[in-house]
Amino acid sequence: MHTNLLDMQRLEELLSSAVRRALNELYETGTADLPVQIQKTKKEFEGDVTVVTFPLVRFTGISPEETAKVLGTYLKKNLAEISGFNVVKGFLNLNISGTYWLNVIKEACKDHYYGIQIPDNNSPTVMVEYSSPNTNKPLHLGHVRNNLIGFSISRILEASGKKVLKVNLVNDRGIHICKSMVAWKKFGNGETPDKSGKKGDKLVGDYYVLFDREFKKQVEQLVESGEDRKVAENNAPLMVEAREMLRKWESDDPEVTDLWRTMNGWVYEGFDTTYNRLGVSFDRTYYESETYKLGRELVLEGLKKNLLEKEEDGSVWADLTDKKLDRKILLRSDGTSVYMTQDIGTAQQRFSEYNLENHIYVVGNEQNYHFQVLRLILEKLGFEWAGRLHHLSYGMVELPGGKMKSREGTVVDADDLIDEMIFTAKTMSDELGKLSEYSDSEKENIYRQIGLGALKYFILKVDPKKNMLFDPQESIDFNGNTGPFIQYTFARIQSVLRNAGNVETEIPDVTPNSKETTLARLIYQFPEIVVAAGEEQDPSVIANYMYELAKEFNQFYHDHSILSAENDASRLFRIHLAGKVGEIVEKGMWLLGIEVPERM
RNA sequence: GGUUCCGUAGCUCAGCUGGAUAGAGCAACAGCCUUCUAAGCUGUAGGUCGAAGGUUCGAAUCCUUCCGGAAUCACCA
Repeated sequence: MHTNLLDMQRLEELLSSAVRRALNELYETGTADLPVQIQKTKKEFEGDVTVVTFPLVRFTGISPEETAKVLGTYLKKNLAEISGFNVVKGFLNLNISGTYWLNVIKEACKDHYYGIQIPDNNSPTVMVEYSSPNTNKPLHLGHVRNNLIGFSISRILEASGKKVLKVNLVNDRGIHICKSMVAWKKFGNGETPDKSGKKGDKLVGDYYVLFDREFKKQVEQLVESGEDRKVAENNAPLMVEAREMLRKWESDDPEVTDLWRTMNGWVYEGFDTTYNRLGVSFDRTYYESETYKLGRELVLEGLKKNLLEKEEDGSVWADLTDKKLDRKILLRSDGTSVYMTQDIGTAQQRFSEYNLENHIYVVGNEQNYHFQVLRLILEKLGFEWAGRLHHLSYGMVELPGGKMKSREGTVVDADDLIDEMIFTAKTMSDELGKLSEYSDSEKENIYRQIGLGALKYFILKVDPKKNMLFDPQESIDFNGNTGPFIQYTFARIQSVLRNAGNVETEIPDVTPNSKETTLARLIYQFPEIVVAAGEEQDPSVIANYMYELAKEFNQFYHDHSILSAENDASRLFRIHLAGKVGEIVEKGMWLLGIEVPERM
């Protein structure tokens, strides 16, 4: 059986209802609207849980300190779980009995799925769209953040008891793809990934860059010969060719479609490699070439119902001025769709195909406006599920010099980044020399786990909605609040467990000491942390918790010997406690998409 | 200019649904390995929480204004 949430919230609820009862008994306050505030006791004070009495004084009519004392006395007398209390100003700090914490550990140890709710057939379904690359460039650091957040939040939602569909919407069509195609045709001499040994996405990306360079040359030439810059950019021969290519693609020209398919194929192979290395995956991949016509019909229907407006030139608009926003075009004057139109269509397609409780788009914050408008238009069109769309907006990854700029060559390539992280892990591991008895392939695997652990944790520990800074020079730490630190904690625990061998499964009755109690408190919190991370759609909640847990464990490990504990009962208890912490570390890291090594 | 988001230690970040003396890590300095993995542990130093008002018994947290930064406001995606 899974430990259910009602059990886990028992402590808070138990206390708050006891406080209500106490006040009602002593001061006849009634129990309905009492503002009972219960929180974790701050580290620097003694106690486990704190009742804040300031809001209660208007019911008791006595000072906060007196109120705290009265309540403390009552609670200690009437609740077995309370073993003592102290009062600082208006704060009533309660000590929870050792028995209670012992039971928390016992219960947690019994439950293999502790903190994790397994979805079943009746669980609601959530769709998470993430990654969503263009096929004209390789993945870079920005995509890495997107992929890690998308993948992690999917796992967190699964652990919150949702069925999760991870989907990718690949932008495989449009003028940018045609640019790569034009450049390859003109300058490529039939280069392929096989012939040049280049990764497919890199190869195509290089031609995209080449297009841009040659295009600029042409523009400069035209400007020098007296052409207006705007006109030159429009009329440069390469641009004309790219547009022509797009026209041909849209009319299913066989030669163009063929080249398009080939080059996209190269890119997908490259993407798959990167996705595999990052450890992310999808349940379903959508392609814009197959969805870009969706939405048009819905817009026309909306027009028929007078929900949308048609201009004299034939373009169709949604008027959102009543929502304090602008008007948004949905069909161009030539009748073709824009990006928004397609998103209307794909959303409708998905909601008609699946019964979705929620649809999460993991997309950068530069598209905040787009998703705000998307939802409003869907509401306007009368789709009852419009409110179930959610934009998980994340901030930019900036470099010390500001934004990544391809023109200045400051784009941090995803593959290079992964390579560097693994290399650093290898250098560090070899220096420490703890893996000498391992085979080369085992070592490689551990370097990979650590390097990726460092990268993923570094990115996921930051609140998604905030912009973050990545300094390639200073690279990423392996000490302190880092992925390897947490992985190391796990490896240490596994080492202890190996040395312990087989032990009795029954946990003996001991009174936890202060460090053990702190760990019990953290273990107690884990299930609510998972739920909170899911509700807030924020993996950093998990990351911060993991760090706290690992840090606490390391202190415990430093202060107390597990295998040479004072007596057999304590030894056995600590082995189980350490084992459970290890399991939670493993599970928490799994939620972040980070592997944990047995040794490091 | 409109809208949205962000300003916390030298640097990177927590804390933000109001509560105690604002916390970590890195960098600096000083300690701890004959003992379960020192990728660890302990200590020192470092702050007008961008500024000013307001609400409150209580504000880094909520409201207003201002300053500074970012994103966005295409018949692009």
